[in-house]
Amino acid sequence: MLISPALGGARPATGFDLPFLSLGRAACPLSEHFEAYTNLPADALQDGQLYRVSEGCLALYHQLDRARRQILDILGPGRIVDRAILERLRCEAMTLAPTRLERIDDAPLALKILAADNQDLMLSRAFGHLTRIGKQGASERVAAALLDLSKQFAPNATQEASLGFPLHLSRSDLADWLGLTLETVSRCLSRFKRDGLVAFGKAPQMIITDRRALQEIARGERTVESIYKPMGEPAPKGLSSVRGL
Amino acid sequence: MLISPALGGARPATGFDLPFLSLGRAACPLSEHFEAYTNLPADALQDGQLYRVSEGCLALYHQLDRARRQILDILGPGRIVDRAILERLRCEAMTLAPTRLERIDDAPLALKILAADNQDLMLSRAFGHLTRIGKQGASERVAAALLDLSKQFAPNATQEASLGFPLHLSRSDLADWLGLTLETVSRCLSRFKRDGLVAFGKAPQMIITDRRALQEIARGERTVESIYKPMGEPAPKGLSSVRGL
DNA sequence: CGTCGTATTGACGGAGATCAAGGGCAGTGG
DNA sequence: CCACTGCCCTTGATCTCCGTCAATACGACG
Repeated sequence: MLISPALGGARPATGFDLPFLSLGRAACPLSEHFEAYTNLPADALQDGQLYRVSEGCLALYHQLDRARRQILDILGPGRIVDRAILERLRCEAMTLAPTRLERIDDAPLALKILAADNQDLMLSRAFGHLTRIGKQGASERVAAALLDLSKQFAPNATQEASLGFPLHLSRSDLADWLGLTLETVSRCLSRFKRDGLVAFGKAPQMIITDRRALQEIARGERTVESIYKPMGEPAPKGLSSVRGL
Repeated sequence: MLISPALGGARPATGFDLPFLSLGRAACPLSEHFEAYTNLPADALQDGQLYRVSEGCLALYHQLDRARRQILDILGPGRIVDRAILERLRCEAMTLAPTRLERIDDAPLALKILAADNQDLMLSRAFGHLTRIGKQGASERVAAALLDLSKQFAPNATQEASLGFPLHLSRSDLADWLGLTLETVSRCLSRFKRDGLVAFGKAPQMIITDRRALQEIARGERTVESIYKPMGEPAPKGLSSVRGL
């Protein structure tokens, strides 16, 4: 009774490989739209009401001081927020893209279950992230982040080799999420690109061209050459950019 | 409505406020006792039953490989666990001291609220820890850990200058919790001791002698001299050890 | 007293932070 | 159309904190 099927059973293995909320409830006409990079104050959300991110991207974060923030989680389409999360956990929320929140209407009991499952999901992800930040190196973190984001934002998560998705996070956002610096994230991504694991599409588009390799890196099964040392050949194969998707 | 006082900082007693009919374990055990350093498998906990740590210390962790684990949270007296946490979050639990778990019996509704509040607490702590590990240096993490543990394990949390509590975690445990190494933790503690912020009591006893300074360090308001550089004078004041409590 | 596990301390190297200098691109205005 | 500006990204050079390896000390226990 406590384990709802809504929380699909993806094996987290070590972290970010996270379970997913795939809920396909009836679309609710009531939804609110927010510009990119707007702060979402707790009182923008009605108390006791659940909201689903139907498009866009939401970041939950702790702001330490003027210059330091820790992004706690990234919510893509399908993820759920409510006021309680923002208030009780004393974190803030900001859109990283034009974002739409749908009110979720359902029977009270179903809502309770949904809320509980969501709590579970959040906690599960937080623990996974904790493990990653506590124990893993920069390349592993970046690889895992890309995989997580691809699952959250890829329109259709096929297992194809090449998979594009909108990367709404800037290098700086990624850094704040992963406990790294902007420069380190950039170096990791550059190396992945040079090694043919990813390609940068147009606009916010990021393309994963070798998912398996990224998975191995994320799991620490594959060592990445130091991202600092050499910056030699551009890449074996001459595709620096792949169109579409 | 969701925030129940039972979870507040206060230590919810140690089992005496329950009916005293501690009959045989087999029939209806009101509490279960575990040795130190025993793994607590999920099926040791009855599904749907909440347990309160009434004495001892429980660590939740992810085991990555043979040699690497990340401790996710430390549960002291008053904290709550249930099977769902262990199962759904795919983490393991280990006692770090002789530990007693009490079954919590209450009306179904009250239990639900308690469980929800506990989820909140766990998530809140996970986010806090995440922020700490992602953004702060070794000294800040160790200082924060000591303060957290003192709150969880100090028998009476007065605001007195000197406060002793049982440190059930080894240096290695602390390291696994804080995303550091055993050696770094040891160096931080040694420096705190030499600077008169803490003292090591007997056995597992740790004494905080300057809580305010630790708080400042934990918040990053106070810079700590490199824990690696000098190991000169033993300490200004010649008390390397303070007797109990 | 020897042994074993934990803690301390030192010496050294490296992953990532920090500082700094461009490079690409969109928006704006001449 | 082009210069200008601002922002993000990339890349390089250097620094530093912490991890790693290693030697020793400290207790507990038989």
